[in-house]
Amino acid sequence: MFENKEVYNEIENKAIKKLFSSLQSTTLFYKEKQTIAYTLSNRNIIGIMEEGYASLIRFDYDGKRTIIEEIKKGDIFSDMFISTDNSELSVVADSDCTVTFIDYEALSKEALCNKTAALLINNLIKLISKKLVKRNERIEVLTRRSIRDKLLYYFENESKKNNSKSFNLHYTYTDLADYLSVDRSAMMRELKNLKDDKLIKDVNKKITILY
Amino acid sequence: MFENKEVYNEIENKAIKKLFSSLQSTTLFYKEKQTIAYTLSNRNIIGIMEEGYASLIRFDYDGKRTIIEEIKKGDIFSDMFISTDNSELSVVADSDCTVTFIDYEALSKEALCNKTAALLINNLIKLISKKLVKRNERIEVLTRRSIRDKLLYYFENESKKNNSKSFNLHYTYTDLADYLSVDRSAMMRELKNLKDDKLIKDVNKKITILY
DNA sequence: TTTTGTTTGTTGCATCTGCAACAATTTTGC
DNA sequence: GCAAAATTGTTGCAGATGCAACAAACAAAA
Repeated sequence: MFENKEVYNEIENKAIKKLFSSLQSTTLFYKEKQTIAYTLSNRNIIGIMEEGYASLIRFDYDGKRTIIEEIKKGDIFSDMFISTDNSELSVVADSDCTVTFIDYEALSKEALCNKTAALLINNLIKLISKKLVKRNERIEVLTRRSIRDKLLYYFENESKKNNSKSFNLHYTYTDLADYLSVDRSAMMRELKNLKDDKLIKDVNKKITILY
Repeated sequence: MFENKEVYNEIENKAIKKLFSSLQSTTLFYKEKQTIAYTLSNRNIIGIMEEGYASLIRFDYDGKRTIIEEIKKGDIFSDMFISTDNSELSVVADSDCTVTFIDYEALSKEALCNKTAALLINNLIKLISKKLVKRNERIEVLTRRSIRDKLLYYFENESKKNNSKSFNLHYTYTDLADYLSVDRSAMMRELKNLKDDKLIKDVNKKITILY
Protein backbone atom coordinates (compact mmCIF):
# COMPACT_ATOMS: atom_id res chain seq x y z
CA MET A 1 0.00 0.00 0.00
CA PHE A 2 1.08 3.58 -0.76
CA GLU A 3 3.92 2.38 -2.90
CA ASN A 4 3.02 3.70 -6.33
CA LYS A 5 6.17 5.04 -7.97
CA GLU A 6 4.62 8.20 -9.35
CA VAL A 7 2.29 9.16 -6.55
CA TYR A 8 4.72 8.47 -3.72
CA ASN A 9 7.96 9.20 -5.54
CA GLU A 10 10.78 10.13 -3.15
CA ILE A 11 8.55 9.61 -0.14
CA GLU A 12 9.13 6.88 2.42
CA ASN A 13 6.28 4.56 3.24
CA LYS A 14 6.43 5.36 6.95
CA ALA A 15 6.29 9.08 6.26
CA ILE A 16 3.26 8.79 4.00
CA LYS A 17 1.39 6.65 6.50
CA LYS A 18 2.07 9.20 9.20
CA LEU A 19 0.92 12.02 6.91
CA PHE A 20 -2.28 10.25 5.89
CA SER A 21 -3.14 9.50 9.48
CA SER A 22 -2.69 13.16 10.47
CA LEU A 23 -4.76 14.25 7.46
CA GLN A 24 -7.43 11.69 8.37
CA SER A 25 -7.36 10.25 4.86
CA THR A 26 -9.31 7.06 4.26
CA THR A 27 -8.59 4.11 2.03
CA LEU A 28 -11.65 2.28 0.69
CA PHE A 29 -12.20 -0.91 -1.29
CA TYR A 30 -14.66 -1.27 -4.13
CA LYS A 31 -15.91 -4.28 -6.04
CA GLU A 32 -16.03 -4.36 -9.82
CA LYS A 33 -18.97 -2.39 -11.27
CA GLN A 34 -19.49 -0.49 -8.02
CA THR A 35 -19.84 3.27 -8.30
CA ILE A 36 -17.10 5.24 -6.61
CA ALA A 37 -19.29 8.18 -5.72
CA TYR A 38 -17.27 9.57 -2.85
CA THR A 39 -15.29 12.19 -4.73
CA LEU A 40 -18.01 13.49 -6.93
CA SER A 41 -20.27 14.43 -4.07
CA ASN A 42 -17.64 16.09 -1.93
CA ARG A 43 -15.56 19.17 -2.33
CA ASN A 44 -11.84 19.21 -2.96
CA ILE A 45 -11.28 15.57 -2.25
CA ILE A 46 -8.60 13.88 -4.29
CA GLY A 47 -8.89 10.15 -4.94
CA ILE A 48 -5.75 8.12 -5.54
CA MET A 49 -6.30 4.84 -7.37
CA GLU A 50 -3.95 2.56 -5.44
CA GLU A 51 -5.03 -0.63 -7.15
CA GLY A 52 -7.40 -1.51 -9.97
CA TYR A 53 -9.00 0.58 -12.68
CA ALA A 54 -12.17 2.55 -13.24
CA SER A 55 -13.88 4.84 -15.76
CA LEU A 56 -15.23 8.34 -15.51
CA ILE A 57 -18.50 8.02 -17.36
CA ARG A 58 -21.30 10.31 -18.46
CA PHE A 59 -24.79 8.91 -18.96
CA ASP A 60 -26.84 11.10 -21.30
CA TYR A 61 -30.51 11.81 -20.72
CA ASP A 62 -31.23 9.39 -23.57
CA GLY A 63 -29.11 6.63 -22.07
CA LYS A 64 -26.12 7.12 -24.35
CA ARG A 65 -22.89 6.39 -22.54
CA THR A 66 -19.67 8.31 -23.02
CA ILE A 67 -16.34 7.47 -21.44
CA ILE A 68 -14.86 10.76 -20.31
CA GLU A 69 -11.70 9.28 -18.84
CA GLU A 70 -10.00 6.06 -17.86
CA ILE A 71 -8.59 5.89 -14.36
CA LYS A 72 -5.79 3.42 -13.89
CA LYS A 73 -3.58 2.35 -11.01
CA GLY A 74 -1.63 5.38 -9.86
CA ASP A 75 -4.03 7.90 -11.44
CA ILE A 76 -5.82 10.51 -9.40
CA PHE A 77 -9.33 11.87 -9.79
CA SER A 78 -11.33 14.57 -8.09
CA ASP A 79 -14.37 16.77 -8.25
CA MET A 80 -11.82 19.60 -8.40
CA PHE A 81 -11.06 18.52 -11.96
CA ILE A 82 -14.65 18.32 -13.16
CA SER A 83 -17.22 21.00 -13.80
CA THR A 84 -19.50 21.14 -10.79
CA ASP A 85 -22.66 21.34 -12.89
CA ASN A 86 -22.27 17.90 -14.37
CA SER A 87 -23.98 15.77 -11.80
CA GLU A 88 -24.61 12.99 -14.30
CA LEU A 89 -20.96 12.00 -14.17
CA SER A 90 -19.89 8.95 -12.24
CA VAL A 91 -16.77 6.90 -11.58
CA VAL A 92 -17.42 3.20 -12.05
CA ALA A 93 -14.98 0.48 -11.00
CA ASP A 94 -13.95 -1.67 -13.96
CA SER A 95 -12.19 -4.07 -11.59
CA ASP A 96 -11.85 -4.43 -7.84
CA CYS A 97 -10.34 -1.15 -6.65
CA THR A 98 -8.48 0.34 -3.73
CA VAL A 99 -8.79 4.09 -3.44
CA THR A 100 -7.28 6.58 -1.00
CA PHE A 101 -9.12 9.85 -0.45
CA ILE A 102 -7.30 13.00 0.65
CA ASP A 103 -8.76 16.33 1.66
CA TYR A 104 -6.86 18.73 -0.55
CA GLU A 105 -7.20 21.81 1.67
CA ALA A 106 -5.77 19.93 4.63
CA LEU A 107 -2.92 18.64 2.49
CA SER A 108 -2.00 22.05 1.12
CA LYS A 109 -1.99 23.62 4.57
CA GLU A 110 0.21 20.82 5.82
CA ALA A 111 2.60 21.37 2.90
CA LEU A 112 3.63 24.77 4.24
CA CYS A 113 5.47 23.17 7.14
CA ASN A 114 5.72 19.47 6.35
CA LYS A 115 8.19 18.17 3.80
CA THR A 116 6.31 14.93 3.15
CA ALA A 117 3.16 16.85 2.26
CA ALA A 118 5.17 19.19 0.01
CA LEU A 119 6.72 16.22 -1.78
CA LEU A 120 3.32 14.62 -2.24
CA ILE A 121 1.94 17.84 -3.69
CA ASN A 122 4.86 17.99 -6.07
CA ASN A 123 4.04 14.49 -7.27
CA LEU A 124 0.36 15.34 -7.54
CA ILE A 125 1.15 18.30 -9.79
CA LYS A 126 2.95 15.99 -12.18
CA LEU A 127 -0.04 13.64 -12.17
CA ILE A 128 -2.46 16.49 -12.73
CA SER A 129 -0.31 17.71 -15.60
CA LYS A 130 -0.43 14.24 -17.09
CA LYS A 131 -4.19 14.35 -16.78
CA LEU A 132 -4.22 17.68 -18.60
CA VAL A 133 -2.17 16.12 -21.36
CA LYS A 134 -4.61 13.22 -21.60
CA ARG A 135 -7.60 15.51 -21.82
CA ASN A 136 -5.80 17.54 -24.42
CA GLU A 137 -5.18 14.38 -26.44
CA ARG A 138 -8.85 13.55 -26.26
CA ILE A 139 -9.72 17.06 -27.44
CA GLU A 140 -7.29 16.66 -30.31
CA VAL A 141 -9.02 13.45 -31.36
CA LEU A 142 -12.51 14.84 -30.94
CA THR A 143 -11.80 17.97 -32.98
CA ARG A 144 -11.05 15.85 -36.08
CA ARG A 145 -14.04 16.36 -38.33
CA SER A 146 -14.64 12.86 -39.69
CA ILE A 147 -14.69 9.35 -38.25
CA ARG A 148 -11.89 8.44 -40.62
CA ASP A 149 -9.70 11.29 -39.36
CA LYS A 150 -10.53 10.49 -35.75
CA LEU A 151 -9.54 6.85 -36.20
CA LEU A 152 -6.36 7.69 -38.08
CA TYR A 153 -5.33 10.33 -35.57
CA TYR A 154 -6.02 8.01 -32.66
CA PHE A 155 -4.11 5.16 -34.29
CA GLU A 156 -1.18 7.39 -35.14
CA ASN A 157 -1.01 8.62 -31.57
CA GLU A 158 -1.16 5.15 -30.07
CA SER A 159 1.50 3.99 -32.47
CA LYS A 160 3.72 6.94 -31.55
CA LYS A 161 3.32 6.12 -27.87
CA ASN A 162 4.27 2.54 -28.62
CA ASN A 163 7.22 3.58 -30.77
CA SER A 164 6.04 1.20 -33.44
CA LYS A 165 3.69 0.98 -36.40
CA SER A 166 1.79 -1.65 -34.43
CA PHE A 167 -0.01 -1.56 -31.12
CA ASN A 168 -2.66 -3.47 -29.25
CA LEU A 169 -6.03 -1.83 -28.98
CA HIS A 170 -6.91 -1.89 -25.30
CA TYR A 171 -10.49 -0.78 -25.95
CA THR A 172 -13.31 -2.94 -27.23
CA TYR A 173 -14.67 -1.44 -30.45
CA THR A 174 -17.79 -0.48 -28.56
CA ASP A 175 -15.70 1.49 -26.09
CA LEU A 176 -13.51 2.99 -28.80
CA ALA A 177 -16.64 4.35 -30.48
CA ASP A 178 -17.59 5.90 -27.14
CA TYR A 179 -14.15 7.41 -26.73
CA LEU A 180 -14.26 8.90 -30.23
CA SER A 181 -17.89 9.82 -29.60
CA VAL A 182 -19.20 8.38 -32.87
CA ASP A 183 -21.78 5.80 -33.80
CA ARG A 184 -20.35 2.34 -33.43
CA SER A 185 -21.74 0.92 -36.65
CA ALA A 186 -20.53 3.95 -38.59
CA MET A 187 -17.11 3.47 -37.03
CA MET A 188 -17.05 -0.21 -37.97
CA ARG A 189 -17.91 0.75 -41.54
CA GLU A 190 -15.09 3.31 -41.63
CA LEU A 191 -12.70 0.80 -40.05
CA LYS A 192 -13.56 -1.54 -42.92
CA ASN A 193 -12.89 1.25 -45.41
CA LEU A 194 -9.48 1.89 -43.86
CA LYS A 195 -8.68 -1.81 -44.15
CA ASP A 196 -9.96 -1.94 -47.75
CA ASP A 197 -7.84 1.11 -48.58
CA LYS A 198 -4.84 -0.72 -47.09
CA LEU A 199 -4.14 2.12 -44.66
CA ILE A 200 -4.29 -0.15 -41.63
CA LYS A 201 -4.23 -3.81 -40.78
CA ASP A 202 -6.26 -5.20 -37.90
CA VAL A 203 -5.48 -8.69 -36.72
CA ASN A 204 -7.29 -9.59 -33.55
CA LYS A 205 -7.16 -6.07 -32.05
CA LYS A 206 -3.53 -5.60 -33.03
CA ILE A 207 -3.58 -2.55 -35.27
CA THR A 208 -0.78 -1.91 -37.75
CA ILE A 209 -0.42 1.33 -39.67
CA LEU A 210 0.59 0.55 -43.25
CA TYR A 211 1.78 3.95 -44.44
CA MET B 1 2.93 43.56 -11.78
CA PHE B 2 2.55 40.22 -9.97
CA GLU B 3 -0.71 41.30 -8.45
CA ASN B 4 -3.20 38.87 -9.94
CA LYS B 5 -5.63 37.80 -7.24
CA GLU B 6 -5.65 34.12 -8.12
CA VAL B 7 -2.04 33.56 -9.04
CA TYR B 8 -0.54 35.51 -6.18
CA ASN B 9 -3.30 34.98 -3.63
CA GLU B 10 -2.04 35.40 -0.05
CA ILE B 11 1.44 36.31 -1.26
CA GLU B 12 2.99 39.71 -0.74
CA ASN B 13 4.36 41.53 -3.74
CA LYS B 14 7.80 41.91 -2.19
CA ALA B 15 7.97 38.20 -1.42
CA ILE B 16 7.02 37.19 -4.96
CA LYS B 17 9.59 39.54 -6.49
CA LYS B 18 12.26 38.07 -4.26
CA LEU B 19 11.20 34.55 -5.16
CA PHE B 20 11.15 35.26 -8.89
CA SER B 21 14.57 36.81 -8.76
CA SER B 22 16.02 33.80 -6.94
CA LEU B 23 14.31 31.47 -9.45
CA GLN B 24 15.64 33.57 -12.32
CA SER B 25 12.18 33.91 -13.82
CA THR B 26 11.75 36.30 -16.71
CA THR B 27 8.87 38.54 -17.65
CA LEU B 28 8.47 39.23 -21.36
CA PHE B 29 6.27 41.51 -23.44
CA TYR B 30 4.56 40.48 -26.66
CA LYS B 31 2.74 42.49 -29.29
CA GLU B 32 -0.66 41.44 -30.59
CA LYS B 33 -0.46 38.57 -33.11
CA GLN B 34 3.04 37.62 -32.01
CA THR B 35 3.68 33.96 -31.30
CA ILE B 36 4.53 33.18 -27.70
CA ALA B 37 6.75 30.24 -28.52
CA TYR B 38 8.84 30.21 -25.39
CA THR B 39 6.93 27.61 -23.42
CA LEU B 40 6.26 25.20 -26.19
CA SER B 41 9.90 24.75 -27.03
CA ASN B 42 11.15 24.37 -23.48
CA ARG B 43 10.61 21.80 -20.81
CA ASN B 44 8.60 22.31 -17.65
CA ILE B 45 8.30 26.05 -18.01
CA ILE B 46 5.08 27.56 -16.73
CA GLY B 47 3.89 30.81 -18.32
CA ILE B 48 1.74 33.17 -16.29
CA MET B 49 -0.35 35.59 -18.34
CA GLU B 50 0.05 38.76 -16.30
CA GLU B 51 -1.71 41.01 -18.75
CA GLY B 52 -3.53 40.52 -22.04
CA TYR B 53 -4.96 37.44 -23.70
CA ALA B 54 -3.86 34.79 -26.14
CA SER B 55 -5.04 31.57 -27.81
CA LEU B 56 -3.62 28.08 -27.90
CA ILE B 57 -4.12 27.16 -31.52
CA ARG B 58 -3.60 24.12 -33.68
CA PHE B 59 -3.01 24.51 -37.38
CA ASP B 60 -3.87 21.34 -39.31
CA TYR B 61 -1.79 20.09 -42.19
CA ASP B 62 -4.54 21.35 -44.49
CA GLY B 63 -4.56 24.81 -42.94
CA LYS B 64 -7.67 24.32 -40.82
CA ARG B 65 -7.45 26.22 -37.58
CA THR B 66 -8.73 24.99 -34.23
CA ILE B 67 -8.74 26.94 -31.01
CA ILE B 68 -7.63 24.51 -28.33
CA GLU B 69 -7.79 26.98 -25.47
CA GLU B 70 -8.19 30.64 -24.62
CA ILE B 71 -5.59 32.10 -22.30
CA LYS B 72 -6.72 35.13 -20.36
CA LYS B 73 -5.17 37.41 -17.78
CA GLY B 74 -4.27 35.31 -14.76
CA ASP B 75 -4.27 32.02 -16.68
CA ILE B 76 -1.24 29.80 -16.85
CA PHE B 77 0.02 27.71 -19.74
CA SER B 78 2.85 25.27 -20.19
CA ASP B 79 4.33 22.56 -22.34
CA MET B 80 3.76 20.38 -19.25
CA PHE B 81 0.05 20.50 -20.02
CA ILE B 82 0.30 19.59 -23.69
CA SER B 83 1.25 16.37 -25.40
CA THR B 84 4.84 16.68 -26.55
CA ASP B 85 4.15 15.13 -29.94
CA ASN B 86 1.94 17.94 -31.11
CA SER B 87 4.47 20.34 -32.49
CA GLU B 88 1.87 22.14 -34.61
CA LEU B 89 0.47 23.85 -31.56
CA SER B 90 1.20 27.50 -30.90
CA VAL B 91 0.23 30.24 -28.49
CA VAL B 92 -0.66 33.44 -30.32
CA ALA B 93 -1.17 36.79 -28.60
CA ASP B 94 -4.67 38.16 -29.24
CA SER B 95 -3.67 41.45 -27.61
CA ASP B 96 -0.47 42.94 -26.24
CA CYS B 97 0.66 40.54 -23.54
CA THR B 98 2.89 40.40 -20.49
CA VAL B 99 4.02 36.92 -19.57
CA THR B 100 6.13 35.63 -16.68
CA PHE B 101 7.98 32.35 -17.19
CA ILE B 102 8.90 30.10 -14.26
CA ASP B 103 11.05 27.00 -14.25
CA TYR B 104 8.79 24.50 -12.53
CA GLU B 105 11.54 22.21 -11.23
CA ALA B 106 13.27 25.14 -9.56
CA LEU B 107 10.00 26.29 -8.04
CA SER B 108 9.09 22.90 -6.65
CA LYS B 109 12.52 22.45 -5.08
CA GLU B 110 12.22 25.87 -3.52
CA ALA B 111 8.80 24.99 -2.14
CA LEU B 112 10.30 22.43 0.21
CA CYS B 113 11.88 25.15 2.33
CA ASN B 114 10.32 28.42 1.19
CA LYS B 115 6.82 29.37 2.22
CA THR B 116 6.31 31.82 -0.64
CA ALA B 117 7.10 29.13 -3.18
CA ALA B 118 4.76 26.70 -1.41
CA LEU B 119 1.95 29.25 -1.45
CA LEU B 120 2.53 29.93 -5.14
CA ILE B 121 2.40 26.21 -5.89
CA ASN B 122 -0.84 25.97 -3.98
CA ASN B 123 -2.32 28.72 -6.14
CA LEU B 124 -0.98 27.10 -9.28
CA ILE B 125 -2.70 23.83 -8.41
CA LYS B 126 -6.01 25.64 -8.20
CA LEU B 127 -5.36 27.24 -11.59
CA ILE B 128 -4.37 23.92 -13.11
CA SER B 129 -7.52 22.36 -11.70
CA LYS B 130 -9.55 25.15 -13.30
CA LYS B 131 -7.82 24.36 -16.56
CA LEU B 132 -8.76 20.71 -16.17
CA VAL B 133 -12.36 21.75 -15.64
CA LYS B 134 -12.25 23.88 -18.78
CA ARG B 135 -10.83 21.05 -20.86
CA ASN B 136 -13.46 18.76 -19.43
CA GLU B 137 -16.16 21.22 -20.45
CA ARG B 138 -14.75 21.28 -23.96
CA ILE B 139 -14.78 17.48 -24.05
CA GLU B 140 -18.37 17.48 -22.87
CA VAL B 141 -19.32 19.80 -25.73
CA LEU B 142 -17.32 17.92 -28.33
CA THR B 143 -18.79 14.54 -27.39
CA ARG B 144 -22.31 15.71 -28.33
CA ARG B 145 -23.09 13.98 -31.57
CA SER B 146 -24.79 16.70 -33.61
CA ILE B 147 -24.19 20.39 -34.24
CA ARG B 148 -27.59 21.10 -32.72
CA ASP B 149 -26.71 19.26 -29.50
CA LYS B 150 -23.31 20.92 -29.35
CA LEU B 151 -24.83 24.37 -29.67
CA LEU B 152 -27.58 23.67 -27.15
CA TYR B 153 -25.17 22.18 -24.64
CA TYR B 154 -22.76 25.08 -25.04
CA PHE B 155 -25.56 27.62 -24.68
CA GLU B 156 -26.98 25.87 -21.62
CA ASN B 157 -23.57 25.84 -19.99
CA GLU B 158 -22.90 29.50 -20.67
CA SER B 159 -26.32 30.38 -19.37
CA LYS B 160 -25.72 28.36 -16.19
CA LYS B 161 -22.42 30.15 -15.65
CA ASN B 162 -24.20 33.46 -16.10
CA ASN B 163 -27.05 32.41 -13.78
CA SER B 164 -29.52 33.56 -16.40
CA LYS B 165 -31.33 32.41 -19.51
CA SER B 166 -29.38 35.08 -21.41
CA PHE B 167 -25.70 35.64 -21.95
CA ASN B 168 -23.42 37.45 -24.33
CA LEU B 169 -21.53 35.32 -26.78
CA HIS B 170 -17.90 36.31 -26.43
CA TYR B 171 -16.86 34.39 -29.52
CA THR B 172 -17.37 35.42 -33.11
CA TYR B 173 -19.44 32.79 -34.91
CA THR B 174 -16.34 31.84 -36.85
CA ASP B 175 -14.50 31.17 -33.59
CA LEU B 176 -17.48 29.39 -32.05
CA ALA B 177 -17.50 27.00 -35.00
CA ASP B 178 -13.81 26.38 -34.36
CA TYR B 179 -14.46 25.77 -30.67
CA LEU B 180 -17.25 23.32 -31.45
CA SER B 181 -15.09 21.91 -34.23
CA VAL B 182 -17.82 22.02 -36.87
CA ASP B 183 -18.21 23.62 -40.26
CA ARG B 184 -19.14 27.27 -39.88
CA SER B 185 -21.80 27.33 -42.55
CA ALA B 186 -23.38 24.17 -41.18
CA MET B 187 -23.39 25.76 -37.75
CA MET B 188 -25.03 28.93 -39.08
CA ARG B 189 -27.70 26.78 -40.70
CA GLU B 190 -28.34 24.94 -37.43
CA LEU B 191 -28.38 28.22 -35.53
CA LYS B 192 -31.10 29.36 -37.89
CA ASN B 193 -33.03 26.14 -37.26
CA LEU B 194 -32.80 26.69 -33.50
CA LYS B 195 -34.16 30.19 -33.96
CA ASP B 196 -36.92 28.98 -36.28
CA ASP B 197 -37.84 26.30 -33.74
CA LYS B 198 -38.03 29.05 -31.11
CA LEU B 199 -35.51 27.28 -28.87
CA ILE B 200 -33.22 30.27 -28.71
CA LYS B 201 -33.25 33.96 -29.48
CA ASP B 202 -30.16 35.71 -30.80
CA VAL B 203 -30.15 39.48 -30.77
CA ASN B 204 -26.79 40.88 -31.68
CA LYS B 205 -24.75 38.10 -30.02
CA LYS B 206 -26.91 38.12 -26.92
CA ILE B 207 -28.28 34.60 -26.78
CA THR B 208 -31.44 33.79 -24.83
CA ILE B 209 -32.63 30.27 -24.16
CA LEU B 210 -36.39 30.10 -24.61
CA TYR B 211 -37.19 26.81 -22.94
C1' DT C 1 -23.52 -27.83 -20.77
C1' DT C 2 -26.87 -24.54 -21.58
C1' DT C 3 -28.32 -20.06 -21.18
C1' DT C 4 -27.72 -15.31 -21.10
C1' DG C 5 -25.50 -11.31 -22.19
C1' DT C 6 -22.01 -8.72 -24.71
C1' DT C 7 -19.33 -7.65 -28.65
C1' DT C 8 -18.61 -7.74 -33.52
C1' DG C 9 -20.01 -7.28 -38.19
C1' DT C 10 -23.28 -5.70 -41.73
C1' DT C 11 -26.88 -3.16 -44.31
C1' DG C 12 -30.66 0.25 -45.87
C1' DC C 13 -32.16 4.58 -45.29
C1' DA C 14 -33.04 9.30 -44.03
C1' DT C 15 -30.80 13.21 -42.79
C1' DC C 16 -27.00 15.75 -41.18
C1' DT C 17 -22.77 17.85 -42.25
C1' DG C 18 -18.81 19.50 -44.80
C1' DC C 19 -17.50 21.83 -48.71
C1' DA C 20 -17.52 25.33 -52.25
C1' DA C 21 -19.01 29.45 -53.65
C1' DC C 22 -21.23 33.40 -53.26
C1' DA C 23 -23.15 38.29 -51.56
C1' DA C 24 -23.90 41.39 -47.83
C1' DT C 25 -22.39 43.50 -43.86
C1' DT C 26 -19.22 44.96 -40.36
C1' DT C 27 -14.68 45.93 -38.64
C1' DT C 28 -10.01 47.33 -39.08
C1' DG C 29 -6.04 49.74 -40.79
C1' DC C 30 -4.16 53.47 -43.14
C1' DG D 1 -13.07 58.50 -45.12
C1' DC D 2 -11.73 54.84 -47.97
C1' DA D 3 -9.85 50.47 -48.99
C1' DA D 4 -8.93 46.03 -47.42
C1' DA D 5 -9.93 42.37 -44.51
C1' DA D 6 -12.83 39.76 -41.66
C1' DT D 7 -17.31 38.19 -40.38
C1' DT D 8 -21.98 36.95 -41.28
C1' DG D 9 -25.56 34.90 -43.90
C1' DT D 10 -27.15 31.74 -47.49
C1' DT D 11 -27.56 27.84 -50.81
C1' DG D 12 -26.86 23.39 -53.66
C1' DC D 13 -24.92 19.22 -53.51
C1' DA D 14 -22.47 14.96 -52.60
C1' DG D 15 -21.06 12.12 -49.36
C1' DA D 16 -20.64 10.98 -44.40
C1' DT D 17 -22.97 9.69 -40.37
C1' DG D 18 -26.49 8.25 -37.07
C1' DC D 19 -30.02 5.14 -36.41
C1' DA D 20 -32.53 0.88 -36.43
C1' DA D 21 -32.38 -3.67 -36.95
C1' DC D 22 -30.44 -7.72 -37.60
C1' DA D 23 -27.19 -12.21 -37.41
C1' DA D 24 -23.05 -14.30 -35.92
C1' DA D 25 -19.35 -14.93 -32.72
C1' DC D 26 -17.76 -14.85 -28.28
C1' DA D 27 -17.66 -14.63 -23.24
C1' DA D 28 -19.69 -15.10 -18.76
C1' DA D 29 -22.78 -17.11 -15.63
C1' DA D 30 -25.81 -20.62 -13.97
